[in-house]
Amino acid sequence: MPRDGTTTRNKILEVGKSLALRQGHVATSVDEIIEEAGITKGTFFYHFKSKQDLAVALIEKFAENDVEVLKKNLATAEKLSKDPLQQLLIFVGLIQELHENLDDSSIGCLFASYSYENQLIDKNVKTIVSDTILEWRSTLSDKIKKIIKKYPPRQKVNPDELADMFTVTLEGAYVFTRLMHQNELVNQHLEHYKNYIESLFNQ
Amino acid sequence: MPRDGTTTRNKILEVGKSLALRQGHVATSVDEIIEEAGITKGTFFYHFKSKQDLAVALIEKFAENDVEVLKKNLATAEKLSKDPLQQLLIFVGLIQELHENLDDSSIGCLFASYSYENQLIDKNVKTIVSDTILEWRSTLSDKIKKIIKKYPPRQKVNPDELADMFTVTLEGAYVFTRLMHQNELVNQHLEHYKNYIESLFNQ
DNA sequence: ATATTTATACTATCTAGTCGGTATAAATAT
DNA sequence: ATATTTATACCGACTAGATAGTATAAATAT
Repeated sequence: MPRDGTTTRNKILEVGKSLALRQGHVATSVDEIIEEAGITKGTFFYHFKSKQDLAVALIEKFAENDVEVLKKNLATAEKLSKDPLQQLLIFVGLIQELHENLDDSSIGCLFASYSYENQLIDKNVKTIVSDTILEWRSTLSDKIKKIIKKYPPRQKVNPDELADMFTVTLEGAYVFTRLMHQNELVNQHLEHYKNYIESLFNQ
Repeated sequence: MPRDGTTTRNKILEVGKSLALRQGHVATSVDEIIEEAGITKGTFFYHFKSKQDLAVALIEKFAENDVEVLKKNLATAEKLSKDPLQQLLIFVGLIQELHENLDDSSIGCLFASYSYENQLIDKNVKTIVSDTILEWRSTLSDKIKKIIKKYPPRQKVNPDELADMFTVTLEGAYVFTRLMHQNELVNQHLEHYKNYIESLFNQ
């Protein structure tokens, strides 16, 4: 048996993600990646047959983790309260906690990065991205439908739109943070999201 | 009398912006730009001493136009109503109109693009970007302060945050649209912004 | 007359990707 | 036990093409 290559592969993924978020995947050369990862060119191309191959792997990993975060924190919120409205508010609160101690160099979304630098590479990647976002939409939308049933709002409320609004707020706050380097802003605007939700459903 | 080169210069700026929004500035080669602009290499470097020089010019132009849009539409809104709350709602409505018939290839923010692909190039560009965003913040914040005076809200309202929230919503909706190719989404979420503002100030 | 543009050729550097070869360590044969 | 094979992991020099930018001389429009 040879020695284990997964640590090297993971190191490449880690460095690749970090650099992609900092300066974009296109603007990052393989030479930069291998230098920061402390490996050589041969090793890089042993693990990934092309730079694009790495890009796809990064998106796949990012998407997986993204859905995990959704599921895990929603499950936690559901344990902490039986009320669907409280569950949603707690869920957003948990996401806020995740952003508490991040330095602004690591704040950002790989999806957004790819969308602005390369128009999402290829069809395969497009599908992964939209599937992930639709997962967020449908999961949060289901919760919002339960809230609507329990707390009938005065005005009509579209659960899909309200679910998307969470993602929109996050993406917008990420961009804003990257532009202004004020990372407390993410939680600030998630707070407004919670506030809006509450205002829609309290009678 | 020499002949006028401004039309060529503008053509380069136009093509450069379009390509930067579609695929990012880093991923766009000078050869692509000159081909789409229908000029030669010599002409490009006659007008811009480097590719980065073009990038800075694009940001400058984008920033100028951005502030113009703010000022012009707020002035229009102020003519259409004397009430500060109505003025803000009308203003957002006017911005929505601007997004009515855009195909999603042209939707996006050059600031966001630069921030994700290159960490904002240099200090000069950083200043232009943050000045522009602070201009939006302070302008909208002033309006919101007047609203607060006229319609004292039950809960405390931070005018700067609420002003930023407009930008956050726009940036987030841009990213979402680029990821999902649903450009009606921009106006959808600006609608929720208006809705939130109204809910904060109606008694 | 002169700023602008074309056309073409050229350079230096960067970049993704290749390739021959080495290292490691377990498995297997003797 | 020890030599040999096998599969995986890794190295680093090399290549071919792309890229930003330069050079230059002639053409063109005002």
